[in-house]
Amino acid sequence: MAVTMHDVAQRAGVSIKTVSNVVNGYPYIRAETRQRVESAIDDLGYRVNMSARNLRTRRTGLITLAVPELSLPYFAELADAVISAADDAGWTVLIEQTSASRERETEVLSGRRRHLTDGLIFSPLALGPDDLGLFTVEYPLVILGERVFGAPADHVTMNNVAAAKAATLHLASLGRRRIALIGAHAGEQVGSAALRTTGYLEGLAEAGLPHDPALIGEAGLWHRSTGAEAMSRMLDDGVEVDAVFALNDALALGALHALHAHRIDVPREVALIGFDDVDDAKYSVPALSSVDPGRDQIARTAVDLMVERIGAAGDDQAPFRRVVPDSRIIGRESTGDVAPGERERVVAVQEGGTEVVASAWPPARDRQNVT
Amino acid sequence: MAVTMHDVAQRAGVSIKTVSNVVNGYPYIRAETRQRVESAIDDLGYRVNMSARNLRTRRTGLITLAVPELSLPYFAELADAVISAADDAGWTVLIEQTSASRERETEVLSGRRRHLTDGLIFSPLALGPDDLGLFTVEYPLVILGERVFGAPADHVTMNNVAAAKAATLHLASLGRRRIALIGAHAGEQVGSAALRTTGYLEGLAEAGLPHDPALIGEAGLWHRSTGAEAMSRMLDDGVEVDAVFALNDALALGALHALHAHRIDVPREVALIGFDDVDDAKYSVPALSSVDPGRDQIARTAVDLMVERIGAAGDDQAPFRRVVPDSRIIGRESTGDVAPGERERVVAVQEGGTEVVASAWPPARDRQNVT
DNA sequence: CGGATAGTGTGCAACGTTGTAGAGCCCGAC
DNA sequence: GTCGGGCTCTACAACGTTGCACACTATCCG
Repeated sequence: MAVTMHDVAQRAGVSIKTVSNVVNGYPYIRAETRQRVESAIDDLGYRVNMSARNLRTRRTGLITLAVPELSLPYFAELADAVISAADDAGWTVLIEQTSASRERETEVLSGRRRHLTDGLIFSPLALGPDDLGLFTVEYPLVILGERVFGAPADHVTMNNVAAAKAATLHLASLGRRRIALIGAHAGEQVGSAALRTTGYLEGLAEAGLPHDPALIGEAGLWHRSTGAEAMSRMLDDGVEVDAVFALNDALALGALHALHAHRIDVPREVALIGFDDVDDAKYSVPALSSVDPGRDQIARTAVDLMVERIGAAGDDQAPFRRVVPDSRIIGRESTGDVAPGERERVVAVQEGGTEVVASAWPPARDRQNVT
Repeated sequence: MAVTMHDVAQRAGVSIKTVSNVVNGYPYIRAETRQRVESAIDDLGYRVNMSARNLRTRRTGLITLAVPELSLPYFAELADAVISAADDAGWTVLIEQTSASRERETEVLSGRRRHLTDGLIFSPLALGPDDLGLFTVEYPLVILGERVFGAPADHVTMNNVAAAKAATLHLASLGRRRIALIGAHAGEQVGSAALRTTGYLEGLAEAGLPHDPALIGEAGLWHRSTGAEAMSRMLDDGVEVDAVFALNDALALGALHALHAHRIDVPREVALIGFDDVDDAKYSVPALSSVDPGRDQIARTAVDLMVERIGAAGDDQAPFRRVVPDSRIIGRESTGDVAPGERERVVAVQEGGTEVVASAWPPARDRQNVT
């Protein structure tokens, strides 16, 4: 049925192997031969059979990106960025949705589909440090996020504590004294919630503000709805608030909704800042200030690390790296940072960096518990 | 290196083919043999090599979903739904981003990657009816959207005209008389913009309202920014408006932003409705009314059609079908449809259906030009 | 002028799986 | 007792490609 190299070879009057050589850019081929083969390919509409090539080369040219859900804008934008970065490097991305369930996250690491691709870029949301063992795999793995530190794998993460602290200090610098936090996970000692909460507390301390537990709003899932509920709860309880730091933008947009419902003016009465800097942030009413954790850089770095790892398959124990992109506090209307006509303003920058991790260690900083 | 069937066979003391049979659920195997093979598989941690299987069976178990961009929430949610539906049916989805460029859309139809997957679910945004020839392909193809009618392929589309008309009539039923439209594509006779504009005009006509060209706001790309710009332009021009129908939710959210910037109250002064019913709509301020075009049903149907086509490969010319899911007008705060405490209300339903397309025809209705 | 080297092309044997065909065996029916 | 058929398992030959080794020519160097 389909056209194979054999057909092309026949038509061009060369061997199959020569066709293969042409297709793969082998240099030692006479221009005229190459020409003949290429014409034959065009005439016949030949395409290489990827399955056969993959079988022979033990490579698929695919990498898996495992995220909780594409309908969460942060992950949709991350996926977009990863796909584009992979594309530029000549790779194809296969997306796996885990719904943040332990079962599906475990399956991603070792399940049936694992073998379809050459490597895995994984943003876990259910698995945590107790599951470190699961992350010891013998294929190229790049971990995203802040739930798992110290696995024997490359890791791209965020400047969580520093950025959250900067966001909190920024609210304080606006003269706000009652800074609420939305999205806390009580008792959790790991993950974005814990790290950003740490940064929040450090920020309060540095600004000389007291820590009032009434200002901590829980929200298990970081959706708009839960953000709205947490904010409403706090307002209904009569907690006095003049600023809100939401641990991600979805929560922030939900909180904004609740503030509006309570007829509270943002930013005059309450200043609001989110985290992630998703596209939505720019267009909410008012436009949302946020922390840009360096998403594009995260995506590009993850792909680079992955491609490098795949290329070095065999040189077993190249040292693992942890990369943290620069993050920035983006001021918009919801913190009153922008002058009329201005879209946004970079209020602060937290520098990242690359760290070589000799083996499985916790990083100095991000492992701090929330106390 | 990797464990193969051969290793498993050896350990279990059976032939390779028996291992294959066990793995593939062939029924005529003694329980004890099966048991032995399964233990061997577990002991050795064997996984089938997909490349080899794919080569042999001429199937990859993958389908491509080609969309413009994942960072557009509508497509992110569509991708989520398609991936989930495919998952349930045992298939894996590979996402291709076209950036709505002609070049990339053409490449999706016939490019290098084409051969990685068994079929293509394609939502074109750049190619149109003039490119019908490109859509004549000999692999399973399901087309999404409203730019290409009459291609020899299954097609899942929306109730565009009917739904847009219903949305317009709904605004009219609220007593609005100056209903603006945001997102028009001047001169275009095909695609969502044209169809929804047709519905808008039909709605105006049925409500007995005059058609005022000043109320038509152009927006080439349907992003929040362009929606905001189109709305601002109209307001700055002093056009009198008491309702807005935005051709998608991104435009609507942008328009909402502009209305707010002009200190216009929604819905009291201007009622607003969007199209797509993306997740955002529920959480904007005020919550956005929208047209739900039946996204989940679209995704499920697309996957069903695809799987069926792939299964029937060979029976060449099974008739092509066009499927239109039911759509619904969802009333929320931005049209003042919800009572206090109520989240949303289904205001109207437009019934869809399935149509068998014997060959390449235009549908009776959706091909109407915008006049 | 001999031997090394660069350039150009080919044949063979995998890669790991499954489709096809069929070999035994046991059982019940005639 | 033999024949048909269901059950259980196996051998063999692909699927379409690329790695490896090698053959042959032309050129270059000393």
